[in-house]
Amino acid sequence: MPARVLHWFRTDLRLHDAPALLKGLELKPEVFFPVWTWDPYFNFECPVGPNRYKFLTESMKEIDKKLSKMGNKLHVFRAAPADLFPVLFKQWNITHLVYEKDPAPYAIERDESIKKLAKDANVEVLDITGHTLYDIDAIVEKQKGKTITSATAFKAAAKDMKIERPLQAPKDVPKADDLKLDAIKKEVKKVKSDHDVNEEHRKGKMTAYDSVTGPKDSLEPPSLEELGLDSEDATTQIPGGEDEALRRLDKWIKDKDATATFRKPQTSPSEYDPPATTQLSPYIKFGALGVREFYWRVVDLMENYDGETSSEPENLPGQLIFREMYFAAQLGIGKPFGQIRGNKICRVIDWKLCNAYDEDGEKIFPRPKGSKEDEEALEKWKHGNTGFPWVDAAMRQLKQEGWMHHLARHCVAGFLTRGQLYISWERGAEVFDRYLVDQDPASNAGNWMWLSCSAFFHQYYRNYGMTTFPSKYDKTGKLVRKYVPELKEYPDKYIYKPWEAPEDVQKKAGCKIGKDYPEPMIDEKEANKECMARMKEQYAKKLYGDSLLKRKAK
DNA sequence: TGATTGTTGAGCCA
DNA sequence: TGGCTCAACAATCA
Repeated sequence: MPARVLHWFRTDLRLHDAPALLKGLELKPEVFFPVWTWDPYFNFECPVGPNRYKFLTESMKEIDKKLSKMGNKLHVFRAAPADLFPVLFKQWNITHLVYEKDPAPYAIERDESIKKLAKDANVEVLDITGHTLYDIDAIVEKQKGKTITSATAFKAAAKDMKIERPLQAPKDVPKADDLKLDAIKKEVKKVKSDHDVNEEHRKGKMTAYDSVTGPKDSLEPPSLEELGLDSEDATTQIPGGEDEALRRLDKWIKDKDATATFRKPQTSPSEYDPPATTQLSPYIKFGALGVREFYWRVVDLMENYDGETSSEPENLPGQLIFREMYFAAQLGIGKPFGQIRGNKICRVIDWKLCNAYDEDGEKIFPRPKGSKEDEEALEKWKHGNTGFPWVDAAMRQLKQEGWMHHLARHCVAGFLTRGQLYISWERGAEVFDRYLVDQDPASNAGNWMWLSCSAFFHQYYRNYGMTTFPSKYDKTGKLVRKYVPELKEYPDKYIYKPWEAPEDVQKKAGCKIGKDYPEPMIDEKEANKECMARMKEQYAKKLYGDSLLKRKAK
């Protein structure tokens, strides 16, 4: 029987280096259906703001355009995968479902349920590695229950595995068949949700789920307005799409010295136009850039480089290894990786504003409020009104651009958690989830555990200074002048500590501290001293997230 | 058991 | 700019 293939696009919005896509085409299908489904889980249960929606829909539209040129299209439905696929299998007489493996806990659970539904419908499933350099399943399998928590351990586990070369983009894809939309509309359950964690972004009515096929059966990606968002709020300057991803990679690779001698800790978090790092993370996250394409372009260049190259983990390939390491850790821990409760590698620390759970271990919605003081502190941090210009610049950059340099992420995460405010990393990770265009559950939660000394990293006595650290890279306060324009006219001497500027300097700069820009919300040094003492106490208890489950079972 | 290592601290000194 | 010390964690290895 000739194959009738359904290709499920998820985090693989590209045609180059697309092993799953090519696997489907290898079956020489008589019909080929590229499908995306707009999963309510990501819309109502995951924090996500307008910038990431913009980036995602731009990337989707580009794939649609490319498929259209080949006489096909990206068929965008608006339904939960488990509701949609059985109907598509039946209506389209599908023989094979093909997709790229996604190593996130939700994705694994979702894909397992789809595999069962496919089996019932006599559909063969092909899930192919392509989002990661290594097959993370195989790495974790090898560990026999021991969770990977360092790059060294990851490298050791991956020692005998090889990283495949990227594949060429297909020149052609077969056509789809009659879509039978009327039957599909009749049979697929309409999306309903009783809660929405993204209410704060919605300015209008969400109409995206009014029909499973989109307005006028168009099967187009939803506009921001259909999601109830205001496109004016999507202020990121990072455009989505595979072409842009490859253009940016080309441009970066052209600078052989920068590529071959890249050392992450030495790149300045103050640079923004262009940034000191590649800023390819959003493209890798949505698969607009194939991670193996990136890896091999860099490694080939480094191997032919005339001069001394930088080494792992600081160099570019090393950065990708950290991403893989977090995927492996996440896969080892499963669902609790994004939280403290039940997370056996994560320290229990008496943070303020920790997640709250009900008797069944489900997150309580709406979230119970903490003390007024703590809630206000979190809000100040979230919106860049802490009174520390470096923190505020970075947080405002995050909100505006959906991106922040890795070392700035270190500073603001340290400030929120073990450094100054002593607020749970879970809350910080949630804000990053909301605003980052490159948000990934493994890297984000992993890095927050790292920075808060909850896992991966433990030297809690090493702290970032909100004045000292940025000065090391840039004494002129470039990033502050860009994102905290109130302080634009301040002399370099006071740019990271404007509260120390004498009154006449403040007046001349046109910004009075306490009136036009906030006073620092805490005494940095004093708060840090208290935090360190508390960390020491908490560390001595040697409690991890799984202990919270045991205690409850008693 | 003790030494070494761990991508990315600050403060001080020369 | 480079090296030492501050106070001192966890994992690994000999």
